[in-house]
Amino acid sequence: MAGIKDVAAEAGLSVATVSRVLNGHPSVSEDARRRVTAAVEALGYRPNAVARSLRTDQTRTLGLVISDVMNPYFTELARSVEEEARALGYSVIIGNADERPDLQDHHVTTLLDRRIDGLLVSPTDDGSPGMLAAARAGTPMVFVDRWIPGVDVPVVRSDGRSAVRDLVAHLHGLGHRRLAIISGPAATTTGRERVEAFRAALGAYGLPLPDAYIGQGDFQAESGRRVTEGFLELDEPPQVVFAADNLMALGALDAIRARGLRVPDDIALAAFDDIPWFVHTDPPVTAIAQPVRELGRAAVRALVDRIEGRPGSSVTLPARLVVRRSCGEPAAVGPSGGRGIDRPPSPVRRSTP
Amino acid sequence: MAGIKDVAAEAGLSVATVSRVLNGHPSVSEDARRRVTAAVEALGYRPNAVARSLRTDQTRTLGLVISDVMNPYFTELARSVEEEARALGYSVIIGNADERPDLQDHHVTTLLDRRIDGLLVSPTDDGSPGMLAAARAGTPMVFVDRWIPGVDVPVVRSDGRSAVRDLVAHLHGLGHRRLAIISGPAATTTGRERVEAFRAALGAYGLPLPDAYIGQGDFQAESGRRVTEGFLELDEPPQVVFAADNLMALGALDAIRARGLRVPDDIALAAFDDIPWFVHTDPPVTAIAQPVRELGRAAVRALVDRIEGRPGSSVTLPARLVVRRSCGEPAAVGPSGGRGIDRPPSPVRRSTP
DNA sequence: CTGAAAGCGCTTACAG
DNA sequence: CTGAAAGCGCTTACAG
Repeated sequence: MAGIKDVAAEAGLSVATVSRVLNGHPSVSEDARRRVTAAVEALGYRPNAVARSLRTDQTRTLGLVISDVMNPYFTELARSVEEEARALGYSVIIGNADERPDLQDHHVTTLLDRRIDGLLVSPTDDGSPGMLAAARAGTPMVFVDRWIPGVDVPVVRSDGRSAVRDLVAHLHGLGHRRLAIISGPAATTTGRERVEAFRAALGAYGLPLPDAYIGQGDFQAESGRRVTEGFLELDEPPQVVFAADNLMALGALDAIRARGLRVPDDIALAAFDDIPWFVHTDPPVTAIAQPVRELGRAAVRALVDRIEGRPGSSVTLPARLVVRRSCGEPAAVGPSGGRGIDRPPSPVRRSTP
Repeated sequence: MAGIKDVAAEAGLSVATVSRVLNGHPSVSEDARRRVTAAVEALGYRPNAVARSLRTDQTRTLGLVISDVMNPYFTELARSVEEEARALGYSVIIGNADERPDLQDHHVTTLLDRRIDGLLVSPTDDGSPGMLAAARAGTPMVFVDRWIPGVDVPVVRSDGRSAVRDLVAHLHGLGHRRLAIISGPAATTTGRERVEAFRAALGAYGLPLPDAYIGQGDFQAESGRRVTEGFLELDEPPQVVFAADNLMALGALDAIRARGLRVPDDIALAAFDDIPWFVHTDPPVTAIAQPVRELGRAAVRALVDRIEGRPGSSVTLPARLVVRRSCGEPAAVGPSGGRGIDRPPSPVRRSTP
């Protein structure tokens, strides 16, 4: 593979001059510029990014460590992050933690070893050793979706509290009184927050959230299945199951189906995080939709701000309820409707004609 | 950040010796090893992978350029690739082409600039300039899922022909005679092959595949919607729509629903590529499942073989039909059943309890 | 077993 | 505007 020396030789100039034209340095003669360009073309030369990074101490690369790529929410987040990063001239390397702190640390370490310019993380828990070390290491960092209390890093996330209130209003209006939640890991901000938002919203209606109705999940399908089975075996099973993410909702559907029960007739189901498939499930699933694209964009901007020496601030965007039929009532037809919810219950994003 | 010199100073040894213990070189005294280890520990030293790569001319990194990350098939492929790569001591950088040749070339170029050790590609088409150049460039390369005819690179993919025959047998047995397909891009091997397999299978039953029943899609949901609308407006609409991937099946469901029609009563639907959600759609969707995990693993192994100087061979794995209810018949209950298909029509993978 | 030195492919003050 | 030279942080023959 041709190197900068070959180009210099071909152009009859020094490597310094070649480097200057390659980097758009102003003080280069028009003639030199032409000869270098021709030589580059002739040799099919491409600068070695590794050498350049070593010299300049920047890789123009962002690391993104997410809890689970297979979760459509994170897939979309990753996509949005890459798009915005590319627009700003950065590449991104994704590390999939699979909800495992050890794997997360593995990726963080690898990324740091590669000297990425900044790190975007949706932490698996409240602070694995590697994560904490990274935060201290001084590499610019931003949390997305989940964050670690006590670590001084900007957070880009969405606030689901008002959407959860809307959901509970919807459920209460349908006559449901025994509501259960499949939570995410307790060591996770989103795991705790969603339970707390749900509890608070229930409280406003004088409804309790007994421990038996809080199932400990881990944001993966299998846990949704397991927890739902537990709920169904209760002497007084809940009338509604609210899954704190879409994968656990998938698991819940599996469990309900395995029992030969029907949604919403036998039990209602709602989920945090909306996905296109929820329009076509049986029945269509009522869900809380986050503004994923915007979150990804905002996270990248905050991170790049930090990298380039600007402040880089936290962002919180609201989530919103999307009413469908899984809680007992056909979605209202027409532009408005729904129960006590001041937004049209129309499906989200590209999921519906 | 501490460098190797700092470690050497701390340990009272030369950087050469430090490097040797870091790389597990045999001829190092036990004493030196201990002192270096202690110094590394004390300083929290981590080798700079950029410098190491420049020197050794290897990055221990694989590039994976896939056509569309948002497609669950590719998401799972990516995950499997990363797992196997990690097991073999490699990292992977994913580039999402979004079915756009220009974006694909952008990623290929970026990856090559970073001097990745090998490239795994599912090409968007039959050869964009960047892709062809990469194949010529000499970087070890392997195609996954899709490939480019005429380019001499190992191919790891799955053969859907027998599964498509099973599908047509199933459809024919249900009395369907007018079968249509939403194809992938014609510039794509999987785009062409699936149509050809379908046509051949229909031929065995004396059924034609008229041009009007071949809709040109691009593997994305929107095209599935558009093509299906076209089918539904035909004077004689098809009785079955076979979507060549899961996203176009999603689009087809959207279009059918928008028309107020029902699956399978008004029109049957089948899809290539199975996903967990197909178990819970209304109705559950009959699909052809590829052994994705195995494909990812095999692709990485073939690539690493090439990188490390071993042959590295092509692999073709069979796909299989998973019968559900979207074509007109309830899935048979019990361990066996189905029509003329010698495999149990049980749902796939982790999607069912 | 250990160290001094060269060199990987670039960029960038420093002179001219 | 241009070039010679130093140096980014490592690894690895080459001597000893």
